[in-house]
This record gives sequence, structure tokens and C-alpha cells, in this order.
Amino acid sequence: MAETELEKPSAAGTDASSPRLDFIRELIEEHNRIGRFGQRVHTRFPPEPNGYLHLGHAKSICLNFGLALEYGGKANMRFDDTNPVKEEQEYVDNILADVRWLGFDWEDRLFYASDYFDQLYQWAIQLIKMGKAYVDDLTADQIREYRGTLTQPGKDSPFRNRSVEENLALFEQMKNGDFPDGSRVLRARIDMASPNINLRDPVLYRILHAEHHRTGDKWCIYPMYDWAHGQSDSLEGITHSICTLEFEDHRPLYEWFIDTLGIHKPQQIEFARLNLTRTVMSKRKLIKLVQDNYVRGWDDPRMPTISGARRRGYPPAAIREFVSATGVAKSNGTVEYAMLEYYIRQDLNKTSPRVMAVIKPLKVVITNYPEGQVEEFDAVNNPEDPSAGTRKVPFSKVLYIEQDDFMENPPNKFFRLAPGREVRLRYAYFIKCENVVKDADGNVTEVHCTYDPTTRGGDAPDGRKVKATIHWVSAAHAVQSEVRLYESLYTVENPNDLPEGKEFTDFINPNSLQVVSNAQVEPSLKTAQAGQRFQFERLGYYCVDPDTTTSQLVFNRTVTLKDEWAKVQKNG
RNA sequence: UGGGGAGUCGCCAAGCGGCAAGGCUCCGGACUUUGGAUCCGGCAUUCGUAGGUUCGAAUCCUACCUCCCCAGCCA
Repeated sequence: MAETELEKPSAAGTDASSPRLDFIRELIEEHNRIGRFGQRVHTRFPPEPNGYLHLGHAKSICLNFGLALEYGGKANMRFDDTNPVKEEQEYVDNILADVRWLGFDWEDRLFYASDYFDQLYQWAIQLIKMGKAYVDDLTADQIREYRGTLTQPGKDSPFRNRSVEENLALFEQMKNGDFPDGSRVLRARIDMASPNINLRDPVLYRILHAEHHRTGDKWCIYPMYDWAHGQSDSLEGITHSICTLEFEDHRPLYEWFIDTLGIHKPQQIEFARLNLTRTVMSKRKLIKLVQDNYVRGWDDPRMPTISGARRRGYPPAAIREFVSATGVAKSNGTVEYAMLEYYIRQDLNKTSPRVMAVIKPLKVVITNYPEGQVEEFDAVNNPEDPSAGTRKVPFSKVLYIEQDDFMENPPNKFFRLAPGREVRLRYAYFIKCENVVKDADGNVTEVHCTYDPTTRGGDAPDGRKVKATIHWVSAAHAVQSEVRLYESLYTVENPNDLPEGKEFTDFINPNSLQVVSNAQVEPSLKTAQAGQRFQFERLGYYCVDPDTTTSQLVFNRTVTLKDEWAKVQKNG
């Protein structure tokens, strides 16, 4: 990842102009006011290393690390690695890289729930000794039956009243690997009739003879997430444990653990996760897209993963701005993808060098331009940033323009090139279309124009105006490139809410990727490096794909420019 | 039909008893050597519904409706 992002988020940060606090910041300030945590703010981002991070995680990352920055606190990075059968080192490496790329720093505070396995084991023994945990021999199916339903209370397991000594001995044997997987579990002894199902004697440990990516074969019992999470927060001195809504009714359980163990109690706060239109974010579905080759990998630019966004050309600062603009609340909603794109464009407009590139070339011959002559014009690199300077762009008799910039029979509102019409070639001359050359099928293959030498630079001394300025590239100097054009991966607005019997993969957009192999770009791009972002003038933002080699440039379309003409066409 | 949450403009989202912020989208218009950017202007007499309290309610009370989450030895 040849990526240098100098802009880091800061406490003064993303939107200093917003004095309004969301409910989380309100709570934190209340805690600071009453001194609940001694003015301390300590958060954490706790992913499970069983997949890649996506835009939904980005919101949590920005919130947790952002809060720490804002309140002069700290944020930890912690992997909730309690299920060895699903977790892999590859995922931890990529998750770490993604968080870093987003601009956040956990300094020396990288932790793993597996760091706490010994402590967790001791606490389990403590619970057993208090008569608050027991080894259950029921099968998984039986446990489910005994648990009751949403409307009916559960009933006690016949093993619920074993002696402390027996529980201790059995639990020890579980740890020693004396029992096969699934044969027994350790359960908390709380209340089988609780209206909150999480409190009906939840499983604390299960037997799993599996190799863990960090602890190897040291353990054959592994703590459940519910047993590990709250205590991990507690051990790290977390003050504000921010998570998503579905954990709201786990909070009483976490607090029960912490209260009966008598250890530091963080404040858990739940917020609504980020959902996006035209996007699927569940890990299961993302894995399916990758495994069944609907996309080219986790970092496919069509994926909503952080690595996909990076490859697509989304700047990390834009993602942060977007996430911050969506706000923090408790109501479930789905943000329109257009809002994300707005923030991507807003960032790119200020930061991307402009360049001329023709994606669907149409040959133009300037009939009155001297054969063999080459001129160089100065082109502005970024009108939004004068310090970006200028560059030279070569011009000659044969050019390429965009097919979309020419129409033989133009409708009223079409301002671009057409027979008899004059337009400006950006930074160069006015040209007028004199006639066209067609192939056997009647398609225009070449446009013959004349140029007005007095319009050099782009203005006519006689003051005449032109309705359009189009981009171009000199055929003799152009660099042929591959350009990958992306559209939504789905044909429907909400691939998460489908008619009965339909799967999200039934609505994959067959045109989500269009590869153009003969795009022609200006020669200054010849040395562009993977990860660099540009605005192809009048088209959109593009970034150099890592597939680029010394002999072949490959660009990804990040997002198009807003297109007034497209709107005119669409609305008739 | 248990428990836990949520309902304010097409989409996010402020609002915390004094008379509906802001952003995105959308629609006008100005400007323009990117039909980009920028700039101006428009866009909820109404806050899930129905009652009630109050001089006054999106904000308080009552009832109802709708949506989301929970019955993994997943996280």
C-alpha cells in the first residue's frame, strides 16, 4: 500500500463548527462533570479477526478513536479472538492496516482477548466457588430446549445444583482436555426464568480442541464472547464501552459479571450501526461475494470494505467526514450512498490533480493544422489549489476526444461538438466540425475539424463565445491505459430487504464492472504510481490501481463528477 | 401474546414546555476555459396515531400503531 496520508484526524478535527453533542458525548460530559471516571476517557475498538473491516466498522473506529482524541483520552485496539475456529492471523494483519490507514493510532495499546484467557479462567473458578457457575452435561439441543422461549420461562438443568467441588473438578478436566468437544459447558448460574434470555444461565466456556492463532494449543476450552468482552474492557480500564444496539440487552449480563466479580465497571453505550443503500455489509454475505467470485477479492473496489474503499480511491479523510456527518443516534436507518459520494467528491475536488484522459476515444483530425507540428500548452493542475502549479500538455494535428462529446444530430441542450459547431479544446484552440467520416455501418469513426489559430490559449480576440469546452489528448503522445468503471454491485436500492425466496446474489448488477482497455491519457500520467488519485477533467475521479505495471497503466473510477448533461438527458 | 430499543422533510439528524437547526438529495437561478467547483434562492403550519395536561407540547401524561433486536456450545 504505497499510501501516504498526511492529513490525520485531530481533536480540533473534523467538524469544529458543530457545538451540538450527540447522546454519547453528552453522557461523557456528564460523567466528566460528576467525576465518574475521574475525567478519564478510555475507549476501544474490538473487532473479531474473522473478516475484513467495512464502512460500518469505520463508523465505530472513528467514534471510538475520535472520542479519545476529543477528550484527551486513549483508545485501545483489541481483538475479540475467542473463537479459534473462525479467526485467522491474516485478518488481524489486515484489520490493523485498515485502522492505521483510516488515520488512527493505538500507540502501544494493541491487545487481544486471548491475552486474558488465564485471568478469565481464574474468574470462572471464582464464580464456581461462589456457587455462581456450574458445569452442565446437557447437549446443545437440550440446553436450547431448557432455555424456554421468548414467552415461556426456561427450566433448570438437572446439573445446576452440583457441588462446588464437583464443578471445580469437572471444569479442571474440561481445561485439561479430558472431554470431547461439545460434551460439556460451563454456565453462569443466574436465573432460568429471566425475561431477558441472556440471563438464563448463559454459557461461559465451551470445549474446543482447536488451534488458536495466538495461543496455539494451550487451551481446549474457550470463553464465550459474553464472558470475555466485559471483563476485557474492565481489565483495560475502559471507561466508555461503545457498541451497537443489539448488545443493549447483554448489558445487564456484563454488569452482573462485573458486579459479582467486584471489578472496574465501564459504561456501555449502544448506538445504531451504519447502513448504506445499495450495500450489503454483513460478514457472511461479504464472505460469499469473495468466495463465490462475484468480486475479485476483499479489496475489490466494489466491496464496501475499507480495503475496497482504499483501492477504489476513497480518501480516508473523506470517510471520516462522511461518518461524522451521519451522526450518532439510536434509531436504525440507512444512509443514501449519494451522501458518501458527496463527501468523497468534496475531498477529491480539493486534493486531486487534474489531468486530461479520454476513456472512449473518437479521432479528431485538425485539417488545417500543420502536419508534424507539436505545441505545448500550460495546464492548471488544480484550480482549487494554486500551489499545485501547472504542467505542459502536448497538442498536435490528430487528437482524441470523448465519443460522448460529439453528436451528429444533437438535441437542443447539447452544447458540445456537432457538424458546423465550434467548441473550445481545453487550454488549446477553438475548433469547428467541418465533416465526419463513417464506417460501413454508418458509425462516425473520425471527425474533421478546422482550428482558429487566433484562439490559441482558449479565447477569441473577436470576443466570440463558445458554449462548451471539451477535453482531449494528442494521439501521438497519448498513453493507452486500462480503465475500470464501477457501478453499484446491485440492481436494487436495498439488497438487504428482498422479496420472499430471493437472495441478495439474485440482484448482482452484471455491469458493476466495465473494463475499458483502450483509454487514452495524457503523457504526464506515464509515471503515475499505484494509489495516486486524479481528476480526469469533466469525467470523474480516478486512482491508479495496484495492478499497474511499467508497461500498463490501470485506473479505477472512484466516482464520477456530477453531470448536469446526464440529468438533462434523463429528464428529457 | 416475554424482554430490550426506535419512531421529527425523499435520506441522515438537531430539538430536553415557548412556538421545527444543519447536512445529503431534489428544484430554480447566477457565474464558469471542467454542463465540475463556487454562489444565491426554494423545499416539514408540522413532529407515528388518538386523547389529555398547560396560556402554550415534537418536547409532559395515557392508550394505541409501526419498525428493529434477543430463544448460537457465533461475535
